[in-house]
Amino acid sequence: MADINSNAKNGASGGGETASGAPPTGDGSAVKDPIWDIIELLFFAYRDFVGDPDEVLSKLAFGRAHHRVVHFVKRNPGMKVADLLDILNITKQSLGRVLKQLVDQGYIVQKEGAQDRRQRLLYVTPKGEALSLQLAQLQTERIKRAFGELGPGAHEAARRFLTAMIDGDNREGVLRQIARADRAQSRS
Amino acid sequence: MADINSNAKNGASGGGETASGAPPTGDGSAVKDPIWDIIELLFFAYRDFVGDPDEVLSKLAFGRAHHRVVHFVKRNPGMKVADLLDILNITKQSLGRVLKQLVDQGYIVQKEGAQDRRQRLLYVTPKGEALSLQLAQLQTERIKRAFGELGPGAHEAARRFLTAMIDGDNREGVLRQIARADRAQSRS
DNA sequence: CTATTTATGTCAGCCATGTTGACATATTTT
DNA sequence: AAAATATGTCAACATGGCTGACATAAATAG
Repeated sequence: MADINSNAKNGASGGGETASGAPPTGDGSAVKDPIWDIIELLFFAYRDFVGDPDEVLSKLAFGRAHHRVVHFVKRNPGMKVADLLDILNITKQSLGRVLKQLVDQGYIVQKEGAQDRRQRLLYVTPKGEALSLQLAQLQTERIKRAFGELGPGAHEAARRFLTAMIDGDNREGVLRQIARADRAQSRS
Repeated sequence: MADINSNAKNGASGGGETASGAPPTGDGSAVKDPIWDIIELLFFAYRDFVGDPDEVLSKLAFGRAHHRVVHFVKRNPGMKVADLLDILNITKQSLGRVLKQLVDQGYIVQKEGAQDRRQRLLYVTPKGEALSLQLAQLQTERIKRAFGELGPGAHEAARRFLTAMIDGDNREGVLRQIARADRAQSRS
C-alpha cells in the first residue's frame, strides 16, 4: 500500500522537465527525490550476478528457473512442494514444468513423506548437488571479488543492506529459511 | 518435523566441483564455500524491489519491460535507440514491441537527430516523466526505509557494494552513464 | 464410515518478453 | 555510385510466468 503518489498526477500539467516541486528537507534533498544511483546500480549488479550461471545452464538446456529450483532444494533438503512454491512465488503449473525435467534427468528426487504420505518431499541427487554448487560458486566468485575490493566488514554491510531491502513481512521468514538451511548444510 | 535429511554427497557426476573437498584457508572456510546468505538475500531483496512498481504498471497494461524503457529514457533524454539497446542488452525487435506502445500512448517521443537525420532520439513526454517518477519513488521509498534502519553511511556502503558487484568491463560505463544522467537531471 | 479437505499433478491455452533471421528504408560515409 | 549505418518490421520460436478445469491419493472431520 503506501500509495504515496501525489507526484505522478501531473500528466497534463508540467510541460517541461521541472520534476522537483518537492518540499525541502533542510539538507537540500527533497523528500521524494528518487535515489537514482542505487536504483540503477541494483539493476546492473543483479543482471551481472544472475548472468554468471547462464553459460553452464544453457549447456544443459536449462534456464534460470531450473537454477532456482535446484538451488532451493539443495539448501532445504526434504522440503515440501508447497514450501518451494511459497519461496519461489510461482504456481504449481510453472514449477511442474521445470521440476519434471529436473527429476527426469536425475537432478532431483521426490520421496513420499513419512508421516504424511501425500507429500512428495524434495531432495537433490549427487548430480543435482554438484550442479547447485557449481552455479553457487560462480556467483560466489563475483561476491568474493567485490568483498575483496571493499574493506573488511563488507560482508556484514552487504548482508544488512540487503536484509533491510526485503519486505518487512517476508524478512523474518527469509532469515529463518537461511538460518535453517545453514544448519542443514553444516550437518551434511 | 522436517527431519532435514542429511543429503547426498557429491557423486561421480561430471562437471561439478566436489562438494566438500575444498582446500582450507586457515580461517575454517573453504576457498570455494558458497556465500549462501548474500546469494539468497540478493534474490529476495531484488524480487521485492522490482515488484514495487508492478501494481501501477498493470493498471496501465504495462510490464517491467516498459518500466525499464521509460526509466532510462527519462534519465537520458535525447539518447539514441542504439544506446538504449546497449544499456538494456536486448534486441531491437524486443525493444520495438514495447517502445511502439509507449510512443503510441504518448509516454515517449522520437525526434530526428539534428546532425544525423537517421537517428530517432528518445525523449519522455511530461506523461512519461510523471510515470517514471512515480515508479522511481515507489522504489525509493523502499531504499529510504532501508537506509533509515541502517546507520549513516548506509547509502555510500550500498553504492560501493553494488558497484563492486558489476562486471569490471561494464562498471566504468555504468558509472559514466549514472553521472551523465545526474548532470542532465539537475539541468532540467 | 462417509464426506470433505489437503497435497500434488496434469492438460490446455494464454501472455510477456526474450531470441534469430531476413529484409526494407533513409541517410551518411567512402 | 557504392557501402556502411541507424532504424524499423515481419515471421517464427523459446522461456517461464499465468488461469481454469480436472484427477488422484491420503489425511481429517463429522
